Amino acid sequence: MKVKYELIHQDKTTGARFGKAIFIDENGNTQEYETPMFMPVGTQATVKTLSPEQVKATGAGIILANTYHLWQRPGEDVVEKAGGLHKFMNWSGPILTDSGGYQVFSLSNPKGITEEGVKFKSELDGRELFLTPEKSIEIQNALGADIIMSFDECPPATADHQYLKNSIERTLRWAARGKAVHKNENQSLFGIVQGGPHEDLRRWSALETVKLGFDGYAIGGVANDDEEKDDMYKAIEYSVPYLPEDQLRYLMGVGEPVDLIESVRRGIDIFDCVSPTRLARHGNALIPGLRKDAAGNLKENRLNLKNAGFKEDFMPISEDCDCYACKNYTRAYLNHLLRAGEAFGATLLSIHNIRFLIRLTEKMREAIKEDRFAEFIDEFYN
RNA sequence: GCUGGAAUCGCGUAGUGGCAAUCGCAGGAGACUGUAAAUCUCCCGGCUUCGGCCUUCGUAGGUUCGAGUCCUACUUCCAGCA
Repeated sequence: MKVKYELIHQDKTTGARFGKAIFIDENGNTQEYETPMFMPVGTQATVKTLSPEQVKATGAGIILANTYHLWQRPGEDVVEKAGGLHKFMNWSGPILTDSGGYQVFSLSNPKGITEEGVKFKSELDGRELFLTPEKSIEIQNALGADIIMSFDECPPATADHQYLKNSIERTLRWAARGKAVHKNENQSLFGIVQGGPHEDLRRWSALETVKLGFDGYAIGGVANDDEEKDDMYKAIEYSVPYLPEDQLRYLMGVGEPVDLIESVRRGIDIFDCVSPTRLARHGNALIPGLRKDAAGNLKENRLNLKNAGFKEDFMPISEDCDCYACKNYTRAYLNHLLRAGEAFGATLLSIHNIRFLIRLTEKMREAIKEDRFAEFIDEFYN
């Protein structure tokens, strides 16, 4: 399916966007999803520990999968023979594949990045792999997701201005090369803006990427390792003004509640993040409220349900949550499952955490529609 | 009863004459933002001013400059034989 964006309403004081992502298949059938929207991540063609029915029940629309991982295993040819990603993983909603750009950051080293492409050392068997922008798009064409991403370099937060400048130039050339080989008419291809926290670089990257012409735009290179929150917000502020109003704006990899709100405030429509599912597997449940981390940053509030204090706590995870886990199970039961290493604990917490973020986007949408997003933000911080 | 073996942190283990406390589990806590992550880090005998100090290898003796380690007796457990 190809995606189109429809801007329905902008919050009067903040400019936050309420809209629709409309997916249209080759027969003209459509699926519509309201934005702002949070997209759960299913790197290996599965949202870890959840069935598609369970993912659907959280209210999720689009989900992610990853080019790099599926290329290595089982191989894009296998997915293609299976009838494409949707059939392979039994997900009828939209799918977005990341290009492998993030793996340039997490799995390669700077020496492995050349004009031609990126050298990886496989995390599975140690063998050397080489991914190019063309190869990434070809793999994504074969996988058959609805939204596919340009192959970009995702530089670390520590990268300096000069490094970023060279990196962006290369990423722009990669974007053009990828676009040139993009064959699948039934997929939307998104470009990715980079530039760290620098105003000049973000503007330039955004303008040049838009000039190339994509079906939607992402802001990348944020929320990496020790990036300051302010730098993330700057990256958004410096990029968004140059992105087309009538196309989706995707902030890559962001999923802390504070960051969702701060980026919607700045004009972002969609997000993805591994955090709800990873936190779940590590025993943490997102709950309303905020806390300060060791560095003094405002972070999501959460319960570590493995902790001894929940052993005989027969309350739901969160009293005002409407998810399956909260409606049917107690903290004590979760504590037991997590201590016993039972997979169902991770499943229940994943359901809860994803639902938590999706409900946050639902509340944001309501607030934007009613022009009270600024008040909503005030309430969120109090 | 006899013969052999064993006894080290809550549990299981390493250590075989030279700074006891290795590793795993259990336990306590923390980290995690386009998933090398159901992973990783820290703590886990007692005190501590965080630099250290003290205790401790079933029990009691012995040999030795020095014993968890060798010897003797005892206790408990395991296996085999009666």
